[in-house]
Amino acid sequence: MDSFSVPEVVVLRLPLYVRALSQLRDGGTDVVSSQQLGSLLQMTPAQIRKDLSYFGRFGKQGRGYNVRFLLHELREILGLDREWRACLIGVGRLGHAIINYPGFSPEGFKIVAAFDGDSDQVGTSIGGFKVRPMEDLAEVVNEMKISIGIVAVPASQAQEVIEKLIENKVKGILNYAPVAPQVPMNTVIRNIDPVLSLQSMTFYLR
Amino acid sequence: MDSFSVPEVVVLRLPLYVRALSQLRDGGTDVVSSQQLGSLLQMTPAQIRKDLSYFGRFGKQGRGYNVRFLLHELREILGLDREWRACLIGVGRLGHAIINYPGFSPEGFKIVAAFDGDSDQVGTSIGGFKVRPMEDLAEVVNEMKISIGIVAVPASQAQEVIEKLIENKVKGILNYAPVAPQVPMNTVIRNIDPVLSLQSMTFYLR
DNA sequence: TAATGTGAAAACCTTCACAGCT
DNA sequence: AGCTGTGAAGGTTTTCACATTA
Repeated sequence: MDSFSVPEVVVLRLPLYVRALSQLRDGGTDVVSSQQLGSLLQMTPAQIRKDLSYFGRFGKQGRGYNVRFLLHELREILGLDREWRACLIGVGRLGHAIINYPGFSPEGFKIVAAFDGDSDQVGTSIGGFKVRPMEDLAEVVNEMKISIGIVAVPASQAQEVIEKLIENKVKGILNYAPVAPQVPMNTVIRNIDPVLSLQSMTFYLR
Repeated sequence: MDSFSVPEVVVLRLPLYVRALSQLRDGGTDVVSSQQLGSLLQMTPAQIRKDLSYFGRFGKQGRGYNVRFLLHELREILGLDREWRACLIGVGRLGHAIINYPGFSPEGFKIVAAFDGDSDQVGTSIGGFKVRPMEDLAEVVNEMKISIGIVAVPASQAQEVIEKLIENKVKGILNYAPVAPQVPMNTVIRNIDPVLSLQSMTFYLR
C-alpha cells in the first residue's frame, strides 16, 4: 500500500483524525467507533472506515478502534513520529507571528532558523535566534538538516524565495504569500491564504 | 444557474482566477486565453473553461477572455463587489497578527470590531479600536452589520465563541483555532490551520 | 449484538474532443 | 486560424449495504 495508490484527499484528512484521536485520548476515551469519530468531525462513518482501509485494518469488529493504537499508527503513517525542522523566510509582522505561534512545536515542527532578504532585519534577534541573510541559506539548510521552508515574504518575492529553497533540496514548503507558486512535482507545497478562504465564503453569504 | 448547482470545488477555485486576473490587469494584459491562465495557475485550460461555464459565457471564441471584464464578472459572482465587515474574537498574539495583517482591507474585508473574553484585554486598544467584552457582541454585530466572525481564541474556547457568533446571525466564520467546529448547515466556515497542512505534507516527505 | 472492512453502486469531478463562433 | 463552450467519456471519490468477525 504505497503513497501513490492513496488518494490525496485521504491524506489531507488523516491529520483531522489524528487531532480528534488526540483529544479523545486526552479526554480518557479508550475505544471509539467510526460513528462517534464521524459525528465529532462531521463526516460519515463509511468515509472514515474507507480512508483507514487504505493503510490497514486497525479496528475490531463489533467494538471499534483503540484510540491510542490508531493514533499511534496514523502518526507513523504521516511521518509524525519524528521531529521536522523548518526554517522561516521573512521576519516581518507575519514572520514574527509565525515564529511566536506556539502550535508548531508540540506537534513536532521546530523552526530552527530565520532568514530575511532585507539587510536591515539581518542580525536582529527573533524567537531566540538571529536573523540570517539569504546567502546563508544553503549552508544552514544543509547543516541543520532543514526539510521544510516556511515562506512569509511579500508576494513579489515569494516565487524567488521558493526557488531558492528548492535549489537547496527543501522539499516541503508552507507558503503564506498570496501567490500561486510554480513548483516541480516532487515538491510538496501548502498555501495558507485567509483572503482566498474569505473570497470563496462570500459566494455563499451573498 | 443558482448556487446549489455549482460544485463547491469550483467556487473554491474562483478566487484563484480573481487573483490571477488582477495580476494580469495590473501587468497591462488585456486579453487572456484559458491556456495562459492555466499555465499561470498550474491547471488545465479545460478545467478553467468548464468552471467558468457554470456561470455564463465570458469569452470570445478565437480570442480568449477580456481580463477586466472577466475579473469584474467573477468579483460580482463571488460577492466581492461590496465591502464585508468582520469582527475579530480573541486579541492574543494571533489576534494581533490578524488585525495588523494588511491583506484583508484592500480586498474589501474590513475588521471593524474586536472582542475578547479575558477582562484584562477588554478596554485595551488594538489596530485603532478598543477591545470589547463578549457581552457586547450582540449589540455590535447588529449595529455595525457584521457578517463575518474571525475566531482567534484558544482551542478550548473556540466552539463556544463560534456558537455565540451563530446565535447572533453571523453566517460566515473564519476559524484560526485548531479544532473541528460543529456548525449548522447554513453557516459557512473556513478553517486556517497550518499544523494540519504540515501534517499532511510530511506524508509525502517521509 | 455491534461494529469493521470492503466490493459494488452512485455521485461527483476532470478531461477530451470537436462544433461553432470570431 | 484560434479559442471558447460543452456534451460525452473517463476517472476519482463517496456512499451503500452486507458478509464477517469479536
